[in-house]
Amino acid sequence: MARASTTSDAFNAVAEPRRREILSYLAGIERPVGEIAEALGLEQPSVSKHLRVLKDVGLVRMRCQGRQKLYRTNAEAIRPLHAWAATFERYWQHQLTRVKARAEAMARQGSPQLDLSKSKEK
Amino acid sequence: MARASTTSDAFNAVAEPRRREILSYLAGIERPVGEIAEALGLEQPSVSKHLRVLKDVGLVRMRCQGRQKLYRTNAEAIRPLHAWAATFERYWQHQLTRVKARAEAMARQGSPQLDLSKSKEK
DNA sequence: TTGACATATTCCTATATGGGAATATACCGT
DNA sequence: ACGGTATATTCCCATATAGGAATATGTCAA
Repeated sequence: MARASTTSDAFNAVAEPRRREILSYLAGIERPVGEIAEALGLEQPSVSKHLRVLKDVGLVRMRCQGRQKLYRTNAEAIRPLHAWAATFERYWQHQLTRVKARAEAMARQGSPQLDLSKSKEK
Repeated sequence: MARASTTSDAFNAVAEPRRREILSYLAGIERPVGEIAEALGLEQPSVSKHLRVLKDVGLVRMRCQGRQKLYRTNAEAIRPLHAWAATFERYWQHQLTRVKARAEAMARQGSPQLDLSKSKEK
């Protein structure tokens, strides 16, 4: 089997650097294809193709205005990605957090004195 | 040109669902290949290959212990992904937050217009 | 209608993939 | 050294890509 399609989900769509650039560029604003191409220094057909992929997975929304089509990033579709990555947050947070985590771990299986196991998230 | 290599960066490595499963499984714990394979219902060679990719981009760390090799997720390597996704946070946060953000932006520059594009980072 | 502009699609190709099967490599205890 | 266990690598292949070039589709204006 080959690699999954770029249109199979947001993870695959976003793996391409140009597509990430496009998403960043279109965050909060609405732009026609030509302007995207110019702004990012890409060929128009290339941009159209990337936008197709992004649209297929819902990462961008499109609206027609006369002869041009306006695209904008649909941030909601990026949330799953963020959520997945956030899952690992507690494993990278710096010293303070990590020390606390360790203390918890020790408390759990070590000295029953310190019971921080109920400490809260966030 | 073809698609970028899966080992070119975390984004590409993480595009593969199995690899995400492996990363989740190895978050905070250290496990030998065989156990990963069994736990996730994958073939051993397949797991080895995925681990190779993950190791190449620094998403997992490996340690030898006798005849087995113990892998664990290196959460730090997931941070860039999280950071990139977080960039769009302000565009998906719900009404209240969004309104608040706008209010802040307005207050900062005293502009009567609602111009999100100019608001600053936190 | 015709022409000009804006975008999308098609065709081509080198390159990489992930899975399965088979095999190689490394390390252990005896 | 040997057999057995734990991982890694190789080979094969159907599939998908991204970019470039060329072309098709669509829309406006006169």
